[in-house]
Amino acid sequence: MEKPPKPTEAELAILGVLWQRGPCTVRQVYDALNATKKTGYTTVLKFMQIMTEKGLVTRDEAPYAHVYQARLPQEQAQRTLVTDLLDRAFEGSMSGLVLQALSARRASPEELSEIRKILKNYDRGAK
Amino acid sequence: MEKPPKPTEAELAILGVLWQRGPCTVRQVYDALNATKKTGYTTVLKFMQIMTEKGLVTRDEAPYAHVYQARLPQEQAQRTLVTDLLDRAFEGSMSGLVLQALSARRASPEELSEIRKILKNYDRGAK
DNA sequence: CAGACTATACGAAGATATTCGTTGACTTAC
DNA sequence: GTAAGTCAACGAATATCTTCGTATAGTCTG
Repeated sequence: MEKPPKPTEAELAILGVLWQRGPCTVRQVYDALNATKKTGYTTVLKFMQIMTEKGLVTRDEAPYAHVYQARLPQEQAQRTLVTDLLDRAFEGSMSGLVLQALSARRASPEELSEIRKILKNYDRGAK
Repeated sequence: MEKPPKPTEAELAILGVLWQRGPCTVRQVYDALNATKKTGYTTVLKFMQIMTEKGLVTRDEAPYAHVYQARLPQEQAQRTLVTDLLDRAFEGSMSGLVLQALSARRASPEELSEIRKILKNYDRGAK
């Protein structure tokens, strides 16, 4: 059970639907994606087949409509992606990442207090 | 002067060198990259030519060794990349991004206090 | 059961990203 | 000035990502 590769852009969009809605058929994912971006049904199907091969999703081969599920929880995939970006663009600087994120997009007071809470709890359980 | 596109992985590695060291010739970038990852000289050259076309770098066509420079400051490119990830993988949740970044990689006390300082100053000049 | 519908599989085309060999021009050291 | 080295330009091969048409088989409605 090795770690699946970093999802591509299109694959991540599909994973997003699976995380949001739980296990889905191709059609359900197709419908969800088409709410925002027009794509063909077989395009979505093809990706989900590829993602099965790559180990990004698992497939329940239910009769007449396979049901797919993200193999990793969203948080774990997010951690992979964010550390990847951290290394590729921020030379590993966590504060640089936070600074530019907050500079690029205004955070709501709720977000900010959420982040403060994360910081407050950060050392519990560590060390 | 339109905004250059999102750099690819290989392009970002080259930009990293240019941000770190300032204007460079192809050979200087080539040497810097080969410290960590083996690539051919012409591969690097080709990328830098492509990046010139895309507007990611500018080129001073000095005689017998063009000098390249990143067109955008590092911070601006970082902002583009981080908001891109925010939208593609975190549904725009800033706190989610920070949480997973901090969960994935232990931050030093210095980084943490730096982040606290960013938060403290965050609303100055805004509103 | 026949026609309409929905599903998977397959393959291929197009787009983009990555890598590098070769060529010809220029520079420098003898 | 000639040999050895360095450079940019170009084109091509390869890999990866994205998109979709077509074929085929199963399901459902009347």
